[in-house]
Amino acid sequence: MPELPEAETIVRGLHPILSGTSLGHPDVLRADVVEGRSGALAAGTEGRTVTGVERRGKNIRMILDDGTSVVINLGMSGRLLHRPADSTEPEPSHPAVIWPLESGGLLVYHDIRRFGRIRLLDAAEYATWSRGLGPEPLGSAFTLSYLVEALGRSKSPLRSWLLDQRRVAGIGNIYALEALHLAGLHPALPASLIPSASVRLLRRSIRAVLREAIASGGTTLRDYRRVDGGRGSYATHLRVYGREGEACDVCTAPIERMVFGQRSAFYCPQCQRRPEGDL
DNA sequence: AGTGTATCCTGCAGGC
DNA sequence: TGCCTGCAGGATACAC
Repeated sequence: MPELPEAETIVRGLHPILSGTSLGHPDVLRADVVEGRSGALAAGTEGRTVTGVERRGKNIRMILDDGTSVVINLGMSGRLLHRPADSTEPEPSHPAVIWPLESGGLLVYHDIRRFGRIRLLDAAEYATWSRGLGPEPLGSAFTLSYLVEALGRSKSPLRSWLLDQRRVAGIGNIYALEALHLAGLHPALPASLIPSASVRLLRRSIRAVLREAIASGGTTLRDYRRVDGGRGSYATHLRVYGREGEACDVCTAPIERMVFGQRSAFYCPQCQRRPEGDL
């Protein structure tokens, strides 16, 4: 998806548009993106005022004036688009849910592949759901001691470890691989075998990569768009992701690709030493 | 606990 | 041009 920086960019774009405005009756064109009955989403959001827009991991949360939350996970191809009343842009090709806004504009949840999910949660349900996610990597709970402890009791490859939302929330395949390159760690290295001196570097690398990507408005490869339809520009800064065969910016060795955990992993064989036994 | 596999879907790029 | 294969920012459920 859309990972943390993309969700953050969307939240920042949405906040000024939605805060304090009320939602109209949503048109649910693709019920399969709604968890539960789409009628419940319609009944629960129509006429409600949005009091806040936040991010949790890679999820976008609209908080409504009755304390409920609309939580949106964009899956692989989800977009949250704002169409102003006077928009002359072409109609979105794959709208899934459309909320009319007080302003006369529209909030469109758009999703080509429909792997995304929209759920309506009351305050207690939201709290339970949020507790199931790990700490925010840019937040204060993502401490060195948390990482040391959590990595230490896992044999998962580092890349898989970073993708697990229960361990840390918001990292996906792009930023996991980018952070591992920056930290000089092989994606397949078992988490508990990370040199203790590298944990601090990994933490710093994760935070640096996420902050850089947010500053660029995220990474648009195909589907991700900002609220206004614009692209994120971080693709031009990627160190390894999608760059198989290209020269590493650090050492000029050709970047390699391997597959594990069902997904491509890109890495520099020179900057990111293989786990031992695999040579 | 961890891995491999399959599934949900559509679009696009590349090979022939 | 057309067909076919493989691939994609995610999440989950299953068997082993």
